[in-house]
Amino acid sequence: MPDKNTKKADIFAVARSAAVSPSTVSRYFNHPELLKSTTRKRIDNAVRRTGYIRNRAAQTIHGIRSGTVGVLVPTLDHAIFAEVVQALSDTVAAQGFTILLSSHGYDLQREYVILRKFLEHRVDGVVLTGLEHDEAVFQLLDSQGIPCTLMWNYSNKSRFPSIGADNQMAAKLITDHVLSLGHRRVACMLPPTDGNDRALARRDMILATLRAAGITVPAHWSLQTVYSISESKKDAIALFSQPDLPTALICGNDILATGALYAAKAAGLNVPQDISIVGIGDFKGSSDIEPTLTTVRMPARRIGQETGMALVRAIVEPAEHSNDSLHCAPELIIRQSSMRPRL
Amino acid sequence: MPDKNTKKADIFAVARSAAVSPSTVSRYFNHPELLKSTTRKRIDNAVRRTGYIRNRAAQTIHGIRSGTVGVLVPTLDHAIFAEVVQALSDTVAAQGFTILLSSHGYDLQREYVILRKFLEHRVDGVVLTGLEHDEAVFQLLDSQGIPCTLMWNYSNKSRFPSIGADNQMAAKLITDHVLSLGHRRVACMLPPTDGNDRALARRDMILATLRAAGITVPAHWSLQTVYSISESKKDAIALFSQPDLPTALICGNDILATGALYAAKAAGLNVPQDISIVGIGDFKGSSDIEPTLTTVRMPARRIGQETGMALVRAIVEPAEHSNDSLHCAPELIIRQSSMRPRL
DNA sequence: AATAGTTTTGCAAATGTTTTCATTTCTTGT
DNA sequence: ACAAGAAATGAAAACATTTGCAAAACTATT
Repeated sequence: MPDKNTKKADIFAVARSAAVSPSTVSRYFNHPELLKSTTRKRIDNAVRRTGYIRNRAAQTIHGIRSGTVGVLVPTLDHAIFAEVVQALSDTVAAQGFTILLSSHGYDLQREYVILRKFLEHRVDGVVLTGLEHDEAVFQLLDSQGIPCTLMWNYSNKSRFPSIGADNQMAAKLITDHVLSLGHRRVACMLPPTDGNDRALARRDMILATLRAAGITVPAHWSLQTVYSISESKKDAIALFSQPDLPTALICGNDILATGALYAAKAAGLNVPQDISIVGIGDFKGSSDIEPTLTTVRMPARRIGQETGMALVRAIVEPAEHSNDSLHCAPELIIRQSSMRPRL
Repeated sequence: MPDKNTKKADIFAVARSAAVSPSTVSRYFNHPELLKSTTRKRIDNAVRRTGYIRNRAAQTIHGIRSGTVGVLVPTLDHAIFAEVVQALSDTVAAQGFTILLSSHGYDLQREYVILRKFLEHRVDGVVLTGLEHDEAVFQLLDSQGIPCTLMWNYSNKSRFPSIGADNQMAAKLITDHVLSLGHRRVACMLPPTDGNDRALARRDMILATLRAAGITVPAHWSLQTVYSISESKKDAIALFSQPDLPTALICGNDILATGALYAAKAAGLNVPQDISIVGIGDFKGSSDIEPTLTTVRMPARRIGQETGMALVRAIVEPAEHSNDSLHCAPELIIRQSSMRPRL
């Protein structure tokens, strides 16, 4: 029904069509309770007739909230970030916000320019992934006085409120588990740590915990593998075809562990009898892969939800919620892929 | 350095600080070549000093592009959509656009309200997933005269330009493959089709192709399973524990097939000797799972990129690119999980 | 029917930019 | 040193809204 021939409808067109002033139309949207119900009805029709759609840009320049939050993740290609973004998006959407999404591909320099772009759009709040960011990013956020939540990682000394799991704790849980089973011959498959404080925290804690138990990982058992099932399968097959086999393989995340499990199958090794394989993350599928994977659960969905809630709170009531961090604790999940080493 | 005590810097503040007029500051950003290089430098400093950030909202009300595109997917929880969104986001970001992301969770009614929200934000273009949408959605798009691309599916008679793979063709490819191997005792595991034209197209074509070969799938071999490894594993285990086994299982997508492969392992069946299992999608991991999965490749990354390119083209040169659809053809990928049935 | 009080509505200024047009400033050639 | 032309800058209107304030329209009371 909207008059297609007419120019794009604005508030004036609606006003004319309803025989009221533009201010009244504005109030119809922003303070409907101030209008007489007959006027309300008249405007209602006019809006329908003209096909009018509110212009948030015009509202935003009045200092009114834009209704957007900027979300910046390393990538969506990792199922785990997709999951956390989905939960976050649903949560803020329920409160009327839409997310502006961008990814930096682990290039922390790009983060700054993306953040600037978010600010140009006058986002009401920002979510960053991980605790460590360029100093310029923090300063920009400070100077703009805009709510920001650091998602995925948790630390009680983070520069902005952080909501997520403690990656060091996760790493410690899984390493302790492996040690407690009695493994001494341990290999590691870990992702690159550039621009990735999560991976760095895990690696440091895994190695530190092993070292504290008097174990050092020899170079040929220490794999650095990018986040990819294909790569991890390949690297694990290479590892498994060496004459000297570890009794356990600790993987930096469940994707790497999945590749390692496939590699074991391909190499004819039985998991866990011949070798234990463990991950971190508890991704979808980790509980169903054969053998089911021992891992540490990182509550992605919950992190996304809590981050969304916290950010919206900080946007709506700026004063009170300056710093509500939250630790979503990681949890050891023991399944079939780990057992005591054979003698 | 930005004056924290001062109010948020606007173009006037910068102008004052650089001792020029606001118009000149505006030109500094939009037509820098018109400025004397000394003035340019002066404004440069002023911008830095004041910590000014451009306000896109204020630009947008001049009819200038907002620099955003709305992307609407069913969900990000499926790795495949995350991948396509990632590719799309990267592509449009390279051209200066940021994506406004939202998901409707297969509720096509919600699509309409999300689209309206996008339009309130004055997005420069819209991407929808799949070919079928509420009539109100199409009309709204028409009336606003805003570029829209239908992503993921392809059809030459789609209502807006569509860029994606032909799901019927994909379904035909995999079914023909199974038939050509000689299978006659075929089971199907397919996702629910409500609000999901992709799934519907696949189901219809799989069943039609089988029927054309004189095969009907008995009810107890016809599973409807939600998109989840856990569920598909469970359902497949139930199927495999019946006395009467099919020789092949066609799954509606690779996630279902993955669950089925795990189920076979858990049930002690050898794939492909005891049963062939095939999927559609060629997701990450499908080439590495043991046994590697026979499937049909849907080129997600390419679809995302092409969609991004096409939409940006349509935004920048409205006239010329009114309807450039593109078929990214699906491709049969034969791997280990399928073979002739044993006699 | 007139008054006071309340509810609705309209006017006009404000928001942060861009852009057209006019004015000023700078070059260049004589 | 001066005019003509070009280059750089500024003034003001325009964009689509919101909102404080004032005016108008109702209600209730006498």
